[in-house]
This record gives sequence, structure tokens and C-alpha cells, in this order.
Amino acid sequence: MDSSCIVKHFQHYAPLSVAEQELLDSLEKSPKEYSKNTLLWSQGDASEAFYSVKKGWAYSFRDMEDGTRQVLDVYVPGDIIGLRDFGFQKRVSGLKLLTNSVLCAFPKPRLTEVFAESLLLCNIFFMIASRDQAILIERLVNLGRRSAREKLAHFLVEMARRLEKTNIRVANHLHLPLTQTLLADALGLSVVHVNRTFHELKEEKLVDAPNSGIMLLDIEGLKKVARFDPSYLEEDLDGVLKQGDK
Amino acid sequence: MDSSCIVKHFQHYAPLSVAEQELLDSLEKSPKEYSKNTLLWSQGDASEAFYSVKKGWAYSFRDMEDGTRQVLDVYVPGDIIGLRDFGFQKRVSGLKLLTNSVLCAFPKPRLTEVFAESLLLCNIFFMIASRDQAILIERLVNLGRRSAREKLAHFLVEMARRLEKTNIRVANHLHLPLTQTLLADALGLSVVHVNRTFHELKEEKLVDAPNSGIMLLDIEGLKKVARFDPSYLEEDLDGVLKQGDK
DNA sequence: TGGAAGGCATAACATAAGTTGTGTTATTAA
DNA sequence: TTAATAACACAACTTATGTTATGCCTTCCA
Repeated sequence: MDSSCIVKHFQHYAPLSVAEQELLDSLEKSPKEYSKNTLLWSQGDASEAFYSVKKGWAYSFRDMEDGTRQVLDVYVPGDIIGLRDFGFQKRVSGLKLLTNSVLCAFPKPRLTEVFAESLLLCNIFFMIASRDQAILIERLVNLGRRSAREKLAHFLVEMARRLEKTNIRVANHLHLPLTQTLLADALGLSVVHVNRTFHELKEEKLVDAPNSGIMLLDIEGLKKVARFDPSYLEEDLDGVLKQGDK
Repeated sequence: MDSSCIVKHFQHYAPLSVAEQELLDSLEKSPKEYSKNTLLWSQGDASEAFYSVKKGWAYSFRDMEDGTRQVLDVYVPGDIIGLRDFGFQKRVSGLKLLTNSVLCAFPKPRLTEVFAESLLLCNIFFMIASRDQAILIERLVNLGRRSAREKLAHFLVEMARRLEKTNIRVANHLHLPLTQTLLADALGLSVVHVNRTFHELKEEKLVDAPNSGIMLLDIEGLKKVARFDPSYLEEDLDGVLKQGDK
């Protein structure tokens, strides 16, 4: 658990040379602890660094003039935060921590240095950016064309699948540190309606609400409710590198 | 109009060397005409190439099991299509043409060759990917937290702004080759409700419906309705290259 | 050249989701 | 050890948006 989180994440995609591992390690030089609810930045702040999540959960969001909030994505260990601000001087969205966390910051220019030094890492970063897009796409479909019930189930299953890919998976039960307010803001619903819908799923023994956060009891059942198709999370570097490397 | 569309687009961001221009030109070797309504690919097809739009309009979408459709993004001349499939063997979304168009295809591996040959172009492509994300983000906010009226106005203004950045702008009047069905699928609304809302905007002299497509009559007025903030379209490469390329 | 299909318009009705309001607990802060 | 929040629960009522249906144009092929 002390070996670099990014390295582990990237090894997933392709074997890395020692030099490349060192390069990646250099991006995780300064792990820093942050406490729950810390606001890392707001929309419009100068965008100067990316972060990798070593430990904890975070989310990005946009605040609207009328006081409502849209949650854009939720980040778990292994994720890289802020790539979407690459081309902008100002942050496109705010970022807040959901739990106590450990993050590693690396300055923006560092990324283009990495591009210069390793073509493989450059491709991997590009792949991650495309994966981020695929997730946004799915969120879009969720907001545009699914019922509250499907939205909720789909979102929860997605988080389960993403955790499964980075972490160890806790059998069929899985605890997520999410509040109903956050779910509402992520799914474009009112808290009251999330509560109603959540109640429904609870009666069907698909989820539960322990003291804090929410608990997935039957992920397969949730998949059915959501008509979940995981292919948008199955990225694959081989296709990209078919002839590039050797 | 015969000089490479991509080159023009990229010159926007940074001055390109002759070598880089030639490299980009090589991506637009084979312009090909396609007629209106052509289905370039469906979700799940093998993803083998990217396309640049030389002429015409296109859109990407996802079809749902229940027969509904979510339109994800609309592409205009100068845009690059398919970057979001970079990390995937299969296309994440379908692609269809809205008008007769001219597109240039270049195979996926060609992109990583470009990365290897020019760091500047690599950065520009990454910036475009981050811009694509910013657009998706805004679409997400649109779907999650705005009324039908705001959704419509916001989407229309975005298209106007995007055209303005690539094209010549036709005074205050602007014609878009969009149908109400497409708007409905893009905004997560029913056609009937789009029609209602459109009617409203028409009575306020903000838009009009000529024989085909839709006409924006008062873009400033629409901006007010949408509370439009264009900053998510104001990407900027200088920030990225501050020290990289002197 | 005619008929099928797509796009637009509008009405009547149905409903999923929003809003407001009021309690009850847990946290958190002082 | 209280206040003061934040999170959850649930009820009653309202509304924005969806659904179904019908008619009228164009456009486009066969």
C-alpha cells in the first residue's frame, strides 16, 4: 500500500520500464493529507496542478447561480483529478473531498515533460482522458434518458465496478461514503426524490443505509435494475499500441 | 477553403512549424464525401479511425434498449471526431451525419505516431480532448440542473459560439441544420416539449423556424435566457506551454 | 407522380419528479 | 453538555414534462 498508487494503476494497462516507473513515481512526490470536506478549488480558480488520489474519495462539481449544484464525477483511489482542466487557465469545475484523503499534487507543466520523456506514458494518459470521457458520456445518458430508479442503480453499480478495478472488492456487500444529497446532485434529482427512490431499493433488499454512507447489498440485482452494460469501463491499451511498441 | 481544415484549426492555438503542418496535412489525406443521414458507425463497432470534419455537421449518440436515443455531441467543421474512443476497442457511441459532409479519416495508430513526432501537436491533441470534456461537462450541467427553456437556449448559444470560433459568423442571424427531434434527444426532453418551448422562444423573437433547420435571431437574448458563461469554450494553449516550448 | 416517411404543430390528459414543511437523529462545534 | 448543523425520513400538494393522438406540410424515392 506504500508503493506508488499511480504506478499500480498504470501497470494495469501495460508493463512499465524502470525508467517509466521512476518517472511516474516523481509525480507522487508529495503525498499530503486533507480532511473531509476540504475544498481543494472552486470553478474559476487558476488551474496549476493535477492530483492523484492515494487514499480517500473526492468529487468534482459545478455550482449554479440559483444555489443548486451539479456533481460531475466522483473519484476513488488510483484516479487522477484535474485532467479536464489541461487546456484551460481556470478550473472548469470545483473539487471537494468526501472523506479524509491523501492526495499527491504535480504541477501542470510536469505532465508535458512526461509526454516528452515517455511515449508509452503519454499514450496511457491519453487513454485515461478517453476513459474519463466515456464515464461522462454514461453520466450524460443517465441524466438524459433514465428514470430516477435506473439513475440511482446505475450510478451505484458504476462506483462498485470502478472500485473493483482499483481495489480489493468486499464480497457482495460494499460500503460507499456517499450521502443522499450528493447522489441527488449527481443525478439531477431532488434530495426528497432520491430518498423516495432509495427507500424503494431498500425495501427490495438491494441497498441499505447504515449509520453513515450507503451499503450495496445486491450488486447483481442493481445491475438488472440499471440494465448495466460495463463496456464503457473496459478500456484497453493493447488496441492502441498494436504496432507502436515493437 | 482548400487548405487543410485541421491546420487552420490548430494554428488557432499555436504557430506551427512547416514540419508540423505537413504532419497534420498527412492526417487529411483522403477527404471523402458522405451524404446526409449516413451512419458512420454504431456503438460497439470496432474503433479504428478518427475523423476530422472538413465540411458539414455530424452528431454522436447512444441508442437505449427502449428505443430512445441520447445525443451526446454535435460536430461542426474543424472538429475532430472519435477521440473519446482512443482507449477502447469498440466505439463508445454511434456517429451519424446531419448534413452532406466531407470528412477525412486517419487510422488510430497514426495518432500515436504524431505524438512521437511532435510534442507540440501532442499537447494540442490533449488540449482538444480536455476541451471535449469541458463541453460534455456543460452538457451534463444542462441536463441535470436546468429547465427546458434554459436547456434549449444554452445548447443553441453553445453551437453559435462554437461556429463563431471556427467559421465566419453570419451577423446576428445564424442558421443551424438541427431538427426538433435532435434537440429533444440532445437535451433529454420529449419532442413535444421541445416544440412547446421552442414556440415560446419564437414568440419572444429569439429564434425562428424557416423551411428547414432553425434560425437564431437574437443570440444575445438567448444568452440571457441561458445565463450563458462561455468560459468553458475558451481553451488556451499558452498556459500549457508556458515553459515547455519557450 | 404519388404515396410513404419525416418534421412540425397543437390539444387533452397522465405522471414522475419537484417543493414545502415538519420531525427525528446523528454529528460537529463551542 | 449543550447548541447548531447536516443527514435522513415521510407526508401533502404542485408542476414541469411526458404521452398519446391527430392533422398538415414537405421531401424524397420507387
